[in-house]
This record gives sequence, structure tokens and C-alpha cells, in this order.
Amino acid sequence: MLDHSTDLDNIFQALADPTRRAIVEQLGTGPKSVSEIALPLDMTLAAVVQHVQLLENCQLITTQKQGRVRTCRIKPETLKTLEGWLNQRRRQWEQNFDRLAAVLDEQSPKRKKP
Amino acid sequence: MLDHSTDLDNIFQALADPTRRAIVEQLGTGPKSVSEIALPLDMTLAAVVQHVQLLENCQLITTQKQGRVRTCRIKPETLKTLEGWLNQRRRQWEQNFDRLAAVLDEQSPKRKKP
DNA sequence: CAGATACTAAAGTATTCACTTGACTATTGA
DNA sequence: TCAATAGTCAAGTGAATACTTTAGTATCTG
Repeated sequence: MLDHSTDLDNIFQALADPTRRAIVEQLGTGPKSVSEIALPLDMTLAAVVQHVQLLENCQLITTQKQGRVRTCRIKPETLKTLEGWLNQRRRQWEQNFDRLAAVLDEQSPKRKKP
Repeated sequence: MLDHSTDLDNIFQALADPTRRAIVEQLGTGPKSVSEIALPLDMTLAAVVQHVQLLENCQLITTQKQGRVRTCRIKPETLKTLEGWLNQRRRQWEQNFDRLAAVLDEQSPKRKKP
């Protein structure tokens, strides 16, 4: 993989891991501390911290530390990047579909264009 | 990563690679053979074949072989799975936002509910 | 038919990933 | 004050990834 790793790479990569998706899903219901996040996850706290750091690095969540507790919340705008890519794809193949339809229409002498 | 690898895992994983996203983007403009796909990519044909196989396995594309050439096309429905997850997230945090707004509204004596 | 084309399969390699363990630092509450 | 809590850092491990090279097999084309 030639590296000029983009936001999109990092976001997809982050969300490819089920644990990290679970974290994002958890935070969908509101902010949580790292240990709260860790509770339902079957791994050490250290591992969870690593996932949280990765999610923060790619901006899918934000965190802030108050005393000894780090509170995490999702950062919804980042998912827009994903939506953007997806929308581009949709537009692309809809266009493609239309073009195909036009060609078929052109080739069929049975119907004339309105 | 505890393995009960879902469709979503595989799709995100597939799209986390820039080469594979490039392939999906290429196919957005219409079907292509494996060598056509390989042309703009800076790697061996064998490597491209591997990416194509992975994309086919997770249903992001379909392929069929005619003679010695394999033609690839995107399978748009699979991206729906992604859209589905994204929409869930959006609904979740919109709900969360509304709940927060409601609480704030409740706590503020300056305005009464309509 | 002979040689080029279009892929395919298998094996090897360097890197990255998802963890764990263990040791350490703040903060908090009894 | 002192032990429990909440998190952090660093190093190590085994598995997975993204390639490569090499050696094929069909299928065309002249």
C-alpha cells in the first residue's frame, strides 16, 4: 500500500474493527469514560485505551480529561467525510445507469424519446 | 480482534485500502477488465487480482469471465449496508441531541414548553 | 501451430495490527 | 496518609496484510 494515507483511509480503517465500531455505537447514546467504555468489552483497559486513542487521532471522537477521568464523545461531523464518499459513489453509478438507459433507448427503435 | 467477522467488518476493511477504493471508483464509470483496472495502478497484475478477489468476496463488485478476460462491475446494493450503519449512527446522535435539548429546556425556567 | 495475452495460484517477505503484560503516574476518598 | 481507582507508556507477540516473484493455464491472433 503506497502511503499517502488520507482521512478516508484512516476513518475506514478505524471503523473496520468491530471493537471500535462498538465504541462509536456506545458513544452514540452519550459521553462515557474510558472505563465505562471498557466494561462490556472483553479485553484489558490498556487495549481499550489504544482503540480510544486511534479513534481520537482520526477525529471520530473527542476526549477531555477531568481529574483522573477521560470523557469521550463522538464527533459526528467526521462521519460526513464517509457520507461524502458514499454520495459520490451513488451519484457516479446513477449517472452511469442513466447513460446506459439512454444508450438502450437510443438503440431501441420501438419507443421514441418524449 | 475477537473473530465473528461480519459483512460490515469486511466492507469497511475492503474500503480502508486506497487501491481498492480506487478500483471501486474506477468501476463507478462502468465495467472494466482486470488489466484495464490495473493500468493506472502502480503494482503487478497479480496484486490487482488479489484486490479484485477480495472486493468480490465481500460483494462490493461482481465479476464474470468471458474467454480469457474477466469483467468487473460494482454491485451498488452492498454499499447500502454501509449507508445503513451510517444512518443508524445519525439517528442515534440526533436522538441524543434532542434528549439533551429537552433536558436543557426542562432545566431552564426562562422558557415554557409550547 | 507458435507466440502473445489475460489471468491465476502458490509461496515468500516486510510491515502493520490487535492485543497482552508489567511497571508507573496522577487523583480521589476514607 | 494511604490504598484504591483511572488511566498511561513501552515492549513484546502472534496473526493478518499488501505486496512480490515465479511458474503456471487457458484463450486468442497471425
